[in-house]
Amino acid sequence: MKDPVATPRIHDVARLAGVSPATVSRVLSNPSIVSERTRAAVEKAVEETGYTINLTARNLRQQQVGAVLALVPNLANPFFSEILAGISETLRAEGLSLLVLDTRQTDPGAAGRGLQAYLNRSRADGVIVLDGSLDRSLFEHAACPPVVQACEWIDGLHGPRVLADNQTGARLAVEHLLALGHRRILHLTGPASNSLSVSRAAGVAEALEAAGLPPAPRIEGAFSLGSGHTASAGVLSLPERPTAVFCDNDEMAIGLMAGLRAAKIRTPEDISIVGFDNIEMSAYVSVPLTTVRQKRAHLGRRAAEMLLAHRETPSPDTEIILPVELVIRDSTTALRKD
Amino acid sequence: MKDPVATPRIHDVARLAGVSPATVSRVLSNPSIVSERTRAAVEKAVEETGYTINLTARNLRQQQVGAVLALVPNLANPFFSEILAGISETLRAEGLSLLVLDTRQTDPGAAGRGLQAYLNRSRADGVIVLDGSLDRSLFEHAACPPVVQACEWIDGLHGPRVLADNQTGARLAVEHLLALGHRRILHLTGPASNSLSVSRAAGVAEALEAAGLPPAPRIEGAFSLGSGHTASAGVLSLPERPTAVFCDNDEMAIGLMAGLRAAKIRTPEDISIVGFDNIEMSAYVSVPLTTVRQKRAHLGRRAAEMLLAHRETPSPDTEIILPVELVIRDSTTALRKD
DNA sequence: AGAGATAATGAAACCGATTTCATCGACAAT
DNA sequence: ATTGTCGATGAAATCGGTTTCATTATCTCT
Repeated sequence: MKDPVATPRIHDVARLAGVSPATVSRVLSNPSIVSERTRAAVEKAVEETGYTINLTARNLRQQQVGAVLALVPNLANPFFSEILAGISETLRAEGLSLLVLDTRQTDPGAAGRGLQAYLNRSRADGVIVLDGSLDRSLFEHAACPPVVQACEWIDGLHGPRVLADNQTGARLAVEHLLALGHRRILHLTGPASNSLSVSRAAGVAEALEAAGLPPAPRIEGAFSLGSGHTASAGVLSLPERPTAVFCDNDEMAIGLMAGLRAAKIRTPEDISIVGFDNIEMSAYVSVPLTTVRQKRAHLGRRAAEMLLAHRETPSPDTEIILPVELVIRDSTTALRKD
Repeated sequence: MKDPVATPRIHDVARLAGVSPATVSRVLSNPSIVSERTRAAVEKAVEETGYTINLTARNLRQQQVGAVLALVPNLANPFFSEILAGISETLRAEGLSLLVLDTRQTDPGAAGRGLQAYLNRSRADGVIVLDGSLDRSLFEHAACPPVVQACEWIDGLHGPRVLADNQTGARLAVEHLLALGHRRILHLTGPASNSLSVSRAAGVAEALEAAGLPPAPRIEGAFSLGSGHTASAGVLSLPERPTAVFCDNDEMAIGLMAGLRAAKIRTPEDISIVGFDNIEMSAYVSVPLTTVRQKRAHLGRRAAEMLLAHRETPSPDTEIILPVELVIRDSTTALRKD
């Protein structure tokens, strides 16, 4: 006794239309090579049966997966999810699915093992890596599908990259502070090994050097609200209190402002603060944040486009640098003379 | 001339181990039915060849996809991405992949068509819907895989659900305001048709009724910072200005606070504000927000678990209601007598 | 009219695993 | 000694499409 409402197969459509399964397949994937008459007949049969293709079967034959994997350090962070939205948009237009994996999910030891299983040509046709802290060896084996790095990058790992112009962004931020008269500028960084922190530090150094100033002191944070908050204690305990702080992202900047406020230090009157990223919230906090805007959704789209291009013709280590822009709001002001 | 480094197939492993492909398959998926000796030989051969299974082939034979699709209204919204993180965690433990689709991506007309293509048994083994604004007809056809609704829900759509206790949360929030002496309480809602807004409105009504008060006036927002900001004008133009506002989420609450601040209305001295969700930012804004905490990652995990259970034995319309909790911070205070 | 090119189509091989079914040998029970 | 049971294994069918290759019909050109 067989299921009376089994979903139809290509064979069923073929029989109804009076053609072979091969012809039905052709109508579905390359209609131009089928005669007008049969095409119409097949389309009618598809309609009547309510046939939908079985993608697994197609993918098996075509040696593909129909999906791209995005590796995100922290799914719960809006910064990354907006990039994801951009990736998703581009992939969807190509009929590809977006697979998402949070790289921080399992404990550090198990993380590699678990990831390895996903970095396989049978899991995804390509990978977009948003986590610069992963080990390059994860991606350097035959079974790993093509990789594109976006936003952050992994030292020594080859392949295309899409990055924001972090160095210029940091330089613009610091130049802005210098123009306002600030000289004692602190840099609140992400984790020292993070590729973003490194290139932003270069931008900071560039601006200070050009002004003939010594390198900026640093406090290391973790890109989180909490770490920005914690850093406020460090800022205040410095022998020479800085008059301005450049933060490697907006969340730390907001956390820092909260910490300073609790210590009765006002922004921007007592300390000017600049962030990076221009997250939506930055415009709505009590002192709207001066920051560096980067277009996250656009970055995601470009990354997806690169991956698609890279699959067709494996390109060399092309690197796209997307422009950034300083957004001046209320958290920075001219240094008070006293 | 064939590729000298073609990835090994199960056949290659079998030959090296001196057994049949069937036996290799058994070692990989059900080792207990293979003798100790052969199992060791096969495992050694797998090791030597670096064999990794082709999931597409397995999935075709096993009539599954190995992936679950999450339908999110807005990927860029941290509220949803934290639920996603929970879903991802549970799925990963089961070896399943997480597919993500942003339902707001395409224009409204095309949205249905585009979605339909993804709501197919050959795309995913199951679907977790986080968007209550979708039409139930999308899910009510034979080709659609099992559906679990999480967080929001779709009117009239059957199947398991995981929800936060929205009504109780709203009631607790309003009871808190009532206890502080507030009587003119406004409800800043999400879109009127949204299922969350509806059940939270019920909680608001419940609390007011119990206190013998008339229903609260409402302003409709869109769960966004911007809509909260905009709502401030509406709040201030009311003939009788409210002394407290209950907002359907934290982002609107924060947006509202920003708007009120710009109009020189202080929180909580002039107006008390309560939010919902307890997003991380709420603790760091200049006036830390009183809000209703719901455990988003946990909600995601439960949804994934339900889906897995539901696949095995299609359960009736079970509904899980997760507890919520009032978090009192600084944005609410006792009504000033004057 | 005949040769050659072209278009449309179907039969069958193929993608790479899993799973059914049959076989074989070892061992226990009668 | 014979039969039955059980465990381990391999041959072959299977999942549901796509694609190659061969065949036939149609058309063009000399």
